[in-house]
Amino acid sequence: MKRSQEMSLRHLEIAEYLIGKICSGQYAVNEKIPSENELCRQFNVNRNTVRLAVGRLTNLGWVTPIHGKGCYVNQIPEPIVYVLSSKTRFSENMKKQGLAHSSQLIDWHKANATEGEQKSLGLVDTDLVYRLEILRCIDQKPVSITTTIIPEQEVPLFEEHLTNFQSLYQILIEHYQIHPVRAKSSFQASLASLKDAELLDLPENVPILQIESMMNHPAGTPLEYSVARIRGDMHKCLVEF
Amino acid sequence: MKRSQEMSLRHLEIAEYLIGKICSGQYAVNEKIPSENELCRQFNVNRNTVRLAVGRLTNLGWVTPIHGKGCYVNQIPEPIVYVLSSKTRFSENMKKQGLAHSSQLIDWHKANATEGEQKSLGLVDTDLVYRLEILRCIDQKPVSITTTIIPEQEVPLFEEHLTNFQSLYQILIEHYQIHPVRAKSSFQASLASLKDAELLDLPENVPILQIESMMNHPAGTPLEYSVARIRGDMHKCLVEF
DNA sequence: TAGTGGTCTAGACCACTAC
DNA sequence: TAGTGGTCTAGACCACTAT
Repeated sequence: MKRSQEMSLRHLEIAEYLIGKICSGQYAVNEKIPSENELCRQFNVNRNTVRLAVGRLTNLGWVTPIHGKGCYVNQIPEPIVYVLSSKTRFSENMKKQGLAHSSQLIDWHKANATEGEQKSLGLVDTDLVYRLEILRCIDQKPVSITTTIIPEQEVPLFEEHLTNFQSLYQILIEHYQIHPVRAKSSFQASLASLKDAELLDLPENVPILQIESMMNHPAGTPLEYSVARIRGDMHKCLVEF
Repeated sequence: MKRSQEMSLRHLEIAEYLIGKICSGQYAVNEKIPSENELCRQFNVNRNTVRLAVGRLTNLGWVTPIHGKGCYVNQIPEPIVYVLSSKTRFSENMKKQGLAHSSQLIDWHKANATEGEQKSLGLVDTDLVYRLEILRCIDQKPVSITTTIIPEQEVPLFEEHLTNFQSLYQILIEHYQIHPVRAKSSFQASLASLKDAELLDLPENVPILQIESMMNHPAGTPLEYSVARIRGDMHKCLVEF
């Protein structure tokens, strides 16, 4: 309707050209593509048009512009595979793949459960929950942010274990003898919120894979609800049936 | 690092303001937000800046601009839930939710299997595969594109059943007595390719949920490999463990 | 015809990096 | 200091919709 095939927009043309150069290796990984001004001269277009083209490459994950330096070609390796099953956790996945990982508690508080949280976790009006924001890194680079909701009654005096936080599941297992089991997960694609983009050090408009999960006690009663956001183009969630 | 909290960019400010107005209902669903020129006057900024702000809302799924008319506020209903299990298919999911749906075969051909396809499907060099591109609609609106690869040996004379295409699985069941079973699926978030964006009638930079699936025979031998792309912010894939 | 969104040019000023 | 990317202004021309 709007964009029929022969209608070639200038900035999309330039983007395709640049992607071709990267695919063919003419712009090598970890090297710079030509500067915006250089591209303006090459294509005889305005810098705004070049910026639209480069912006598309950025959103698609091909390049990362660095202020004052230039625009670098990304690795685009095979995406990191994250296997989801009833038992798997972030740490175990990373360990299996031999990737150095760490978790960081960036925020937490205790508060009344919202209506949705009450419903998901089988709580009543007066129940309190802990809400944790956890940033996970691979090779020192931030890859995911997870918001975790867990009822106070499951983890009394939880705050005592949050100093020197290393791993949520380590705390659950060591101090509460709780072994969570994944009950269900749902997947959505979205764009990073401003806050998430900042924490994950991502440009705007990079696609995010959002994974909402319910974790239960082995017996089946609800235990924990979480929403994880990971950079979508460099990771892959695998489910086996 | 780059975007600390107090640093408020003009276009992000305007975007936040507009989102607030939509959330609070001051800009009603299916109504227009003020025109770009009007917003220029309101915020005393250039039209390019306004367009950045509106572009963000568009990518986030809040609004859809229509050339010559205006920029309309979207429904943002609860996302359509698509339950993935070993047996579920698109049609059954939609039927369960009482949604009118249809499938359309937009392209197909028979060709040699690529190396990857050989590996996934257990084929050898000389084997042929059918490749289908299927567009699925809900309420006449395109929601997903699926590329399906199926070996010729599984479906001899497949082309005879592709005229008056209605449903892939109907053909498999009725003409070949094949009942596919989902073996595994992986999820990634990405941006729509230009072609997909056109087919799905989406603006650039809208996030896409990409689902790669292996379907097997009930006995466990590989049968079909597919990659589905659906608009990510209005759908949700649910997996139960 | 007037108003809307879509694309692009021209050019300013800034902050960051490298030398 | 020179070059780079980041943000924004100013304004042009176009295609589409409504009347």
